Amino acid sequence: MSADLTRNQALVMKTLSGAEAPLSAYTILDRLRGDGLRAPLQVYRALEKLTELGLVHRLESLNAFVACAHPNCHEQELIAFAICEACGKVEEFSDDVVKDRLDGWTRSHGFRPAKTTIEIRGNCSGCAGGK
Amino acid sequence: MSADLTRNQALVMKTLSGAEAPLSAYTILDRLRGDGLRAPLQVYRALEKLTELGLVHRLESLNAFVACAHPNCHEQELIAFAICEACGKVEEFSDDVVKDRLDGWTRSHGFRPAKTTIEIRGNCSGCAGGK
DNA sequence: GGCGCAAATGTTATGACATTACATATCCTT
DNA sequence: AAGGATATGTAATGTCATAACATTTGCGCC
Repeated sequence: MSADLTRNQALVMKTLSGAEAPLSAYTILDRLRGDGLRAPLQVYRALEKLTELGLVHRLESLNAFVACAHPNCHEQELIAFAICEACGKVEEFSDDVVKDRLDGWTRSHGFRPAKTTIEIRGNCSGCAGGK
Repeated sequence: MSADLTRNQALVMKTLSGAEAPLSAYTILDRLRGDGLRAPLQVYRALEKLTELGLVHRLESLNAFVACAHPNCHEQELIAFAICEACGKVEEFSDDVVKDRLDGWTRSHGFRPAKTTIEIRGNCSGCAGGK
């Protein structure tokens, strides 16, 4: 595995890995002030690299970041996220049929996709549970 | 149709309808200063209402807004967006198979979905064209 | 008409998220 | 040791969004 992360990247990665829910860049920064980080950019730069490596995902609808749930097979092409608005937990999954359908649309429209976002906001089984 | 928009809502709607690409709330505000708008909140409140009415969509990955492309059938359940990063144009489509697959996942995981976002960033046929 | 509620508006201030610009340091290769 | 690529540090600024509070407008109802 890519253990050759730089100091800042490793700090950010560790923070995200230990979190129960997605964190904003500024929250990460606050948690790392004790380790010497002071400016947003230090966090954003680490996040950018980690995202490139597939170790971290950005949740667009939240403006926040999560550690990838499948750090091994981290080259999944299309990932969907189910985000609980109550407890904050995020589940990550992929679906080949969905991928095929979206690919079909883009191909037939001459659209060249670069990045696809699928995010389902709602309540997880634990939080929706009751009713 | 709901022509009973308030003044601010109508102004924002008109601005978005006439735009070629998604606009940020602040861009809308700038275009409406001549009409008396001064504060972000005036725009955000109108956008909130228009979004509720299904006349406007928010693009999460852009932090921007577009007029719905299908203002008549504006109760589509799941809409996907293809966003060109070169020219900014957005195409809107829906796919029942994708919807069924995502519904299947949420049902089988006891997840109660509230809002689903599907956004494909890339280049449209016109802009990717060449190669 | 005028009372009262709900919705919309106006305004200021502030909070939250992200990047530009520039200086410095570190590592790896030759 | 030289030189380039990458990573860092720091300050300032830009961009997106909401809180809090006061005021106005539309409208049903006695």
